[in-house]
Formats: sequence, C-alpha cells, structure tokens
Amino acid sequence: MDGNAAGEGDDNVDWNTEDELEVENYAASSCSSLTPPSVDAASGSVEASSLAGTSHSKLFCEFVGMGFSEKLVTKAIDEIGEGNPNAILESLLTYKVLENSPQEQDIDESTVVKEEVVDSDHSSSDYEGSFLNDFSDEDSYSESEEVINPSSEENKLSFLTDMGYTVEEASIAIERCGPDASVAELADFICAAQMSKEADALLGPEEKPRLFTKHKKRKHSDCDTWSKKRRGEKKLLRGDEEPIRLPNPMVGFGVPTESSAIVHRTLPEAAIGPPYFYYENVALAPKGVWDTISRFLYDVEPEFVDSKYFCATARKRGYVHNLPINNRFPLLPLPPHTIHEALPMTRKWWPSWDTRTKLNCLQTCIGSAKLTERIRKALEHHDSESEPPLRIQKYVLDECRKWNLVWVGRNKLAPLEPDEVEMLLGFPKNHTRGGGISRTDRYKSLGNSFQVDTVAYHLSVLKDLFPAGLNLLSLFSGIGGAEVALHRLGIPLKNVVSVEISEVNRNIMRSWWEQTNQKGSLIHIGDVQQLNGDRIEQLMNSFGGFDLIVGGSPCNNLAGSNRHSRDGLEGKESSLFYDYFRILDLVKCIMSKGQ
DNA sequence: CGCAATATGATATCAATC
DNA sequence: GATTGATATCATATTGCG
Repeated sequence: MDGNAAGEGDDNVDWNTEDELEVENYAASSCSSLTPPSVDAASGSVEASSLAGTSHSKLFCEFVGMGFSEKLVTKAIDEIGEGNPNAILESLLTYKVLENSPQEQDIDESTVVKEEVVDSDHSSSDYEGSFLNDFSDEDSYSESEEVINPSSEENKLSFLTDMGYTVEEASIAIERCGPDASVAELADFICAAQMSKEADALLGPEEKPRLFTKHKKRKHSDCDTWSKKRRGEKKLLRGDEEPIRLPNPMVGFGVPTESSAIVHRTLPEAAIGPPYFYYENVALAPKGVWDTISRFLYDVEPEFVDSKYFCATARKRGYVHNLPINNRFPLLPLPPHTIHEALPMTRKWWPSWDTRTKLNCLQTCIGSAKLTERIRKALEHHDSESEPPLRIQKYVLDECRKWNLVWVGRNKLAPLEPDEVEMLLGFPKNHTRGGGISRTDRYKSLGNSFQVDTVAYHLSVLKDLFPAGLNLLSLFSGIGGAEVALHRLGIPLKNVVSVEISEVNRNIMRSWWEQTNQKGSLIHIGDVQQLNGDRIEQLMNSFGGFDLIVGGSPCNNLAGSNRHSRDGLEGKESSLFYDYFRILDLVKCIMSKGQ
C-alpha cells in the first residue's frame, strides 16, 4: 500500500514494518474526497490523544478504502492515534484475534500487541490465497501452530471455531468478507447468516443483509421496495438507512403508569435463551447505532423507555433483551414521580413560572457555582415582588433544564447533591458514599448508571422463573444497578460474575454486596477484554451456566453531551459493545451445546 | 498528584413554518 | 417537502488549588 495515496505527501512515514503486512488491491472507493493522510512528521512521538479526536480523517478514509470496516478503523485510530499508521494497520489486522490470550501483563511498546506476534515471513498476500484454496480439506488445518499470527486465516478460523462456529461457517465468512476482514466482522457475518436463515424463505440469498461497509455499490430503490414488500415495516438492507425510530411517547413495551402496553412479541429464533440477556445504552445515539446494535443482538427490536415514567427524572434509554414482557410489575414502594415529591424542600422556593415537574437526564457532571451565581444576579436585577421578564425566565429555565438545577432559596438555584441523585436513580442512600470515593467520582459513577426502578420493571418477570435465584453475568457493572434491581425485586443472587474496569465502582459494589448480606459469591473481573472463552467456560462449569447476562456498554462516544469524541459505536469506549456481543454469543454457544 | 471547578458544541428529534 | 427553531443529552480537556 505504500505508494498510492501516501505518495502525495507523507513519504516521511515508514509504512513498511518488519511485519510486512501488505494489503493489496487498495481501492479508495468509499472515500469521496481522497487526500493524503495528514500524518505528523514526528510520527511516533505524537501523543495519541491529541489527534484521536478528529472523527473522519483522511487516514480513516484510507483504511476504509482498503476494505477495513469503519468501526474497526475508528477503533484502531482512537487507540493508537494518527501518528503511527503502521501500528494502526497492525492493530486492524490483529484486533480481536489476540483476545484469545488470557493475560495481558506486559504491554510493550507496540501498543496493540499483547501477545507474542511472530509472523512475518508469510506476508499475507500470497499466503492467504493459497490457504483459502486449499482449505476444502479440513484436515489440513493443524493445531500445532502455537504461534499466534493474527493476520493469518488460521487464527481467525480457530478463533471463530472457539467461539462455537463451525469450520464451514468460518471459512465461508472468510471467503465472503475477504482476507482482511477482522474477526469481529467475520463473527458478525456468521451471526447475520444464522439470523437470516428464517428470512431465506422470504428473501433470496443475494438479498441478505449486508452488514459490512464494504458494499461496493448501493442497491437502491429496486431492492428497497422489493424488500419492503416482503418484509413490510422492516427493511434489512444497510446503506440506505432506515433507522430505528424512537417511539413517542417513549414507553417501550409498556410502563406501569400507562395503559397501552404490548403484552406479546415474537422474538427471532436466534435470540431465544438461555441465557436471558439485557443490554442497555443511550436512546439518542448517532444515526445507525441502534440498527447495528440490534443486528448484532440477534435482530431483537430495542425497547426504548424514558425513566420519567418510573421516577422523577428522565432517562431515555434503549434496552435490547429477550425477556418475557407480560406480567411485569414495578418495584415497591413506588418512587416519587415529581420533583416536588422527590425534593420537598425545593417546593418553597419554586417559582410558578418554572413549570418543570420532572428532572432531565442525570449526567456525570454538575452545574458550576459560577453559573448559579450568574443566574442569581440575573434574577436579582428586577423587582423582587414581580415575576422576572420573560427573557430572564427563558434564560434561567434553559440553564435549569441543561444542568438540572433545583430551587434551594430565593433566586437561588443549585445542582443536585450526590445522595439526591442516588435516591432519584433508585439506589440506597449512601450507596456511593465513603470508602475513599470523591464527590466527583460519585457524580460520575451515578451518571453512568441504570435507573433501578426502570430496569427492575423489566427484570421483574424473572422472579417467577428463578424462585431459587439466578446466576448473573454482569458486564460493565458500574455501581451494580442490575444487582440492586434484582435484589430489590427479591430475586436471590447465587453467583455473580461482575466485570467492571473502575476500581472505585468495584469497591462500591463489593461494599453493597457485603452490607446486604448476600449469600452468593461475587467474582470481580477488571477488563472485559480479558474475559475469553476459556475463562467463561471455566466459570460456567463451576456453577452451571449463566441465567442472565446484563450489560450497559460505555455510552461516552454516543452521548450527545460529549463534545470531544462522539465517534459513535466505533469510539474507543463505546466499541466495547462488541465485547458484550462476543461474550454473550460465547455463553449462548456454550449453553446451547448442552453442557 | 488528586480533586474540584470551569468552559467547551455537536447531533438528533420534533414541531412549527415556509 | 425543505427550512428553521426549540429542546435534550450515562462527557472531556484544561486549569487552578491544596
């Protein structure tokens, strides 16, 4: 790939590594404006974070043009920074494969490579061609290769078979997706193929959903109308986005206070458990994100719910799950449903022109003292007996809505206290307090958490199904919203495997676990990427599988309040969604094998 | 160094309007 | 149907302080 676009301006970048990972047939078709990548001259020394923020750089386009998926390219660039294209390429080729490795103690200078990567003699181009051709003979695949060569098909293949796919499926996927497809893409492909088996009866094989970004051309109206005729409301094709629409009102399949509840739905065959799964993220994600999430999670339609139907604060979230939806019941006692009920002290100072009855979404940051001072001064500028001018009212209300301010005195507004946030989200008082946790961390942990009443309503159907308790795999546990919800529902927790990167959050959760005298055992794991098939299988063998897998993967690259790196599902943290899918699919496969 | 305070838009949807 | 305005949003980078 050295030579083409790179020749225009960045010859200073050494694209040839020792690894000699050549990518041929570079075609920058998907890039409208192809310009040379703007690589800093001091390539290696550039701090990753300084450049990683730019969303769709030229470098990005270049890699996409090579045939890598957008999500992987973004992830790689985010992890490495644009200053080191070699490392990005390496990362693209190694991504996901290396997760086979259970340990990651020494992270050496080549950021991506956690495991010894010896490869290199066979540059991929010659090798893969022959490999694919020879592949019809299964026996030719030898397990003797101990050295992981992430760019080789063998490892992709073995990784996929480790995930539980058949050799046939894996090899077809490699063939269809191309030699440079990552394991994530391959798994995606196989998954989609499995999911669309039923659809085959209706759709011709050539009209299956094309999940990757390598679409050569867009099949436009013909396909569109064709599949619409067949499928009615839902279109499978990507490219001409038919985004999932958010419901209005955002009540999902039903909430306790509204009568219009859907009590029946038909899950896709591939989605049916065991185990039950429950995935959560922000509803207002960038376009296409929920389509992707839904596609990965076995085509289950997301349930979008605003927590304002459960408590005094809004929280618009999407939930993808395969739980039953009839006979749900809410947590008791019902939490306060209005600001006045939740925060009675504010009523005394609440002006009549502030018509809010619900708070907006509780976030990870709070309004500053400077802001509330500015507002106070603005309000004091007029006659105190009368209402402020409409212009002032609007300014104040805008800021109140933006920062969730409440009235605590005459002309005096304030952000919520941490314990008020705890209460509003359904956590026990002081859940996040003490033990060396700073105030800032409390806001952050709480802002990233579930609204317990909302989640508990969805999980309540499990109470009858698991009267003796359940085994829970909790990914991205945070401060344990799912655990608290199940506990408050009276569903015993037998074994809980909790994966949470933040030590602060792990401490909060362990503290809660001890204070609530849990009978089961709590196993903490730090990093989802460490949770590989072997570890999962070992855990499952020790107590016989998981009944429920809960996870809300990071939203920070999806959330609107992120000014810096709203990169979508391919962002550095939010792409961990794919680990949720990976682990869920692993568990599914292990459990479907029937012990 | 940890912590707190502060400033910093962009994206998406919906409703009204042209 | 296109445009415009209103509204909402599980955040990050930087700076200053103790």
